Amino acid sequence: MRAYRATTAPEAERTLPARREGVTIREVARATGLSVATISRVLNGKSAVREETRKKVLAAAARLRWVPHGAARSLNTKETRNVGVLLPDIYGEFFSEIIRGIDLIARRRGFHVLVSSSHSDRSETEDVLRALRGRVDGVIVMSPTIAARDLRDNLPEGLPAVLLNCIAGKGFDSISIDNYGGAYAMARHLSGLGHRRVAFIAGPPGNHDAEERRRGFRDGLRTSWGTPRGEWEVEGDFGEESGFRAGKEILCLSPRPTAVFAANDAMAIGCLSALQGAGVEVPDQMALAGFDDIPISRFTAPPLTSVRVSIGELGARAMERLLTALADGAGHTHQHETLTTSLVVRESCGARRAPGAGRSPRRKTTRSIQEEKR
Amino acid sequence: MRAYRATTAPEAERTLPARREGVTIREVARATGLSVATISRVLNGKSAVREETRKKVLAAAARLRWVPHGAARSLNTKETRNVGVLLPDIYGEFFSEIIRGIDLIARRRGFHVLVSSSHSDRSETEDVLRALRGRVDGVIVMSPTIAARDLRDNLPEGLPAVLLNCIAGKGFDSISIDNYGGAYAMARHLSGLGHRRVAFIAGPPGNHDAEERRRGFRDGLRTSWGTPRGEWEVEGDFGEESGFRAGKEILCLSPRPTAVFAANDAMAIGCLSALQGAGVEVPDQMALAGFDDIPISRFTAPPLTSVRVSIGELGARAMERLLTALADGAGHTHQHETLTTSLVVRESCGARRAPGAGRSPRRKTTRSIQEEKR
DNA sequence: TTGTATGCGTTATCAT
DNA sequence: ATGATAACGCATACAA
Repeated sequence: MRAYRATTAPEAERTLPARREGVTIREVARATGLSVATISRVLNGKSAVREETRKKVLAAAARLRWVPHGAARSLNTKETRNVGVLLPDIYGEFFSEIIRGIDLIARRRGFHVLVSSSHSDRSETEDVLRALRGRVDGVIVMSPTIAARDLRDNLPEGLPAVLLNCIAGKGFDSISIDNYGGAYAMARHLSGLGHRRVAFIAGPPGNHDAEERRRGFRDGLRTSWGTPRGEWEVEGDFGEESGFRAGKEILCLSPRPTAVFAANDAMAIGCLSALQGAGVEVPDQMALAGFDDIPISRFTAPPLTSVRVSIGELGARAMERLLTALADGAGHTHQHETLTTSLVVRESCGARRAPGAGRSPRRKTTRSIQEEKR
Repeated sequence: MRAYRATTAPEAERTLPARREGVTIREVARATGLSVATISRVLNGKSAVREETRKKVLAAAARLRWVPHGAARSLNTKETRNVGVLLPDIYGEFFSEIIRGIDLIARRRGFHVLVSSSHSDRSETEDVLRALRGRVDGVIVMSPTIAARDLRDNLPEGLPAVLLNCIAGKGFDSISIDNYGGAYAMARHLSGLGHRRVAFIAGPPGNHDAEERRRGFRDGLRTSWGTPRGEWEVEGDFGEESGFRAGKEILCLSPRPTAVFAANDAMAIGCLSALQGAGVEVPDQMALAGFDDIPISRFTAPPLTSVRVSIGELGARAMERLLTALADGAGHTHQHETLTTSLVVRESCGARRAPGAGRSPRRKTTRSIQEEKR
């Protein structure tokens, strides 16, 4: 493709314009009459350089529009200043918030984010994992289905990894949402409102978040009223459509539940649509609650009671954790961290009557959210 | 930090276990008794290698878990097989769909996606742009505010770029949504239903998408009824909250509009909440329509009439365009492409009466969507 | 078909 | 404070 340039003809080369491929450090050196070492020093600021030289170099670099070549630099320093982020095929809002949180911290520390999304099967995830060697300094893996040992087997040796909302495995840092606690609190809340027949719309089977929320729901109800009946759990897949179908199913149950708790807001909204389509008043004839507190939940009619999760913070903390691991090097000790949730009570569960437009939820915090410094 | 290993002690080294830093091509060469060149050849498959040798190499590579080092490879092939994606601080669903579309195509062709999100100001965008040299082979830039010339000034020389929904500038490939056409069609649709007083909730000023939608709205109404009145345009920022505020404002207008067209669905949903909070029936007392057709719009009450945009396809096409540019090299000719939209008529505009749950929209296509091969 | 040697652009280790 | 130069891990032109 590209012809090699003989280095034995420096005179000829000297008269050529800057290479199409981009200016190199050598050209800056030539332009300033300094050595490449000095240019490098100025750039990295590690070693002492005379102020005058410094300015000269900076000026020349700017003029020639030179930016150090990432790959070349990586080859030497053994660091790419890239982090990989592996995400599952996930629904809307979640995804962007996570990335936003990660990227915020990453950029602040001079890192770039390499994403890889929509991993359906495991072997695909593993391929991507392997392809990461020499491209990233660490990875954040969010796969509600992959097991820790599969991860370990496919991760390039010594590549730090942080598990996000996965099944926590030893040998890794991990960070996750208190799915269990949030669902537990919501179940208790609904019980506290007097509901004895509460239906649950579950998330996809095999999904860790989904299972934890289910557990929380069960335990919460059990604590209140004893063993919940199995038929009050309807299957869903975290999508609106599945919530809609679940809503219809629930209306056919007998005795009919008086409240529905969906494992996420998307399904709750789908369910709401089904209930309204059937002429069932929410919350008067049926209370409804979700999980995630996505932005839109404040604007449904009635506004949706939900479990608040700070997704952006989840991403940010994962990134910070990864940076710590990077800094610690071999001496790093793995930790597991759980992010707390809080109940957001709006009108859909019947605990509050519509005040104004019902848009400024009063929050009943189960545990305090760990604040993120900005 | 890391001690250098003297290459003058090969015997000593031979007995050492694999380096902590990762296996290199040399170790595979040593293990197979072949030269590094041969290893490289089987890996890249460009040059002929004896089948037997090939197998031996592959086996050794697998056993040693060797994966070529990205940076090293990039340094002499001049390609990273990474593409950069610059995204603005954008709302939820949009973001994930775009990335999904891009990543789908990228992975299929062996590329990785480097994202950078949440760019508020221009200088930040420019910094990121510059830092991309040697890290990516091309970029997809989505900045509704940056001008083409700022881009050109900060892009590493010769780095192909595709503009996504930006102000189209010459010297770049670009691809965008037919914002104007979609908004025009919606304005005509509302007019066709008999609405003579239609309010518009605008997007953020300076945002290209927003402005185009506004133009389309104006022209569509003008074509129908003559010059629309200025006060029927209310400012918003694409967020739900701003739609809510706009909804309240609109209710104070006199004479009161009979229909509202929001520049995106998030604002339409906020507006819906405001209308319902004020006891105004939708669509009977006020028709409502949005733009984007986000998944949730099918599940609002009433379901929202909107302009459908295939976001995932937008990302996919941008990526394909970039790959074409990469393949063409210097001989590439820039093109501008516009993705068509289609009207999705649901109940919020009053054109249909609630059938069932109102969930299966009949589509009136303005122009055919260009299908993407799968 | 395979091996040898060189260069990719940078940082780091020596000197000076 | 600065310069010369050897790595870094790989791909390729060239020789065999």
